[in-house]
Amino acid sequence: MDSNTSPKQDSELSSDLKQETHASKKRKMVQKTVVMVKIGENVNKVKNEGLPNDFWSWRKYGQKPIKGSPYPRGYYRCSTCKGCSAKKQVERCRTDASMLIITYTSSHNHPASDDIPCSTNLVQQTKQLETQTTEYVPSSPIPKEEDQENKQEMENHNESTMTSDHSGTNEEKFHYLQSPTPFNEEVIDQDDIFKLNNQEKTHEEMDPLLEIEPMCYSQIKNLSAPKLEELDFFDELEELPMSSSFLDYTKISFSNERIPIVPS
DNA sequence: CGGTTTTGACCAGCGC
DNA sequence: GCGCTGGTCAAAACCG
Repeated sequence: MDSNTSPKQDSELSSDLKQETHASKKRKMVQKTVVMVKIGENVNKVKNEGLPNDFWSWRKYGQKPIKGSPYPRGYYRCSTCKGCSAKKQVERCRTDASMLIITYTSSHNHPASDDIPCSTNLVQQTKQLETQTTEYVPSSPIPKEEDQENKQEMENHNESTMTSDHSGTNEEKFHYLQSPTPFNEEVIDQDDIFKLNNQEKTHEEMDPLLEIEPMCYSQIKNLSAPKLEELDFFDELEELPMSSSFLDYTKISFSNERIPIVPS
């Protein structure tokens, strides 16, 4: 939105947005991290990760029906820290309603903690990271995406099975979308997530990541007991069950740096 | 009362 | 150049 001309757009968000604006002229230069999340049946039942927010609190600022998809896409902005430009889009996979496609854009300019104030340094670091990782993302709807997703899903299913010692739980399965345009988006491999977790949890046992969550996050989760409404919430589309592994990833990636994907 | 969600409208990029 | 579509805004409603 370089639309500084727009009368409504120079309100509160202007300073924040303007920074991002010239870089993100809508569908242009945006740093995107696409994550596919499988909503398992157990997820709905256990609902262990059902919070709409991960480390950060997200505020929904829009929802749009997406052409070709029966499900709307929700637009969320990080509300943990004022001025944070982190956003995410949540939509259901058009071919598999049990899959959620979360697209993270921009980076948080603050640590993944609510009580840590925003740091200018972090902002700068983040900006640098954005500069490093910002890539051109053609927005053209690529029809093959569905196939790719399905393929990816199946592959990941297999991988999940094969690496079941890591992710054997059916609570949730994470599928990281192989972008149809591989150069333009962060593609996170499921295994990499586990690697990240392993790195993060050096002093933790290699628990089945999805069974035992990092303490900080599990605490957060425990604070909010599972609610049936949230099941409906998922049914309506919106939020996704965040896995600790993914959260670790996001925490790492947003707070420190993007971890390059190392093909295993 | 403050924060979040909902929802219609607006704006700009993109494809034809 | 035009229309379509996606992304964002902002007011009102809702919720804790």
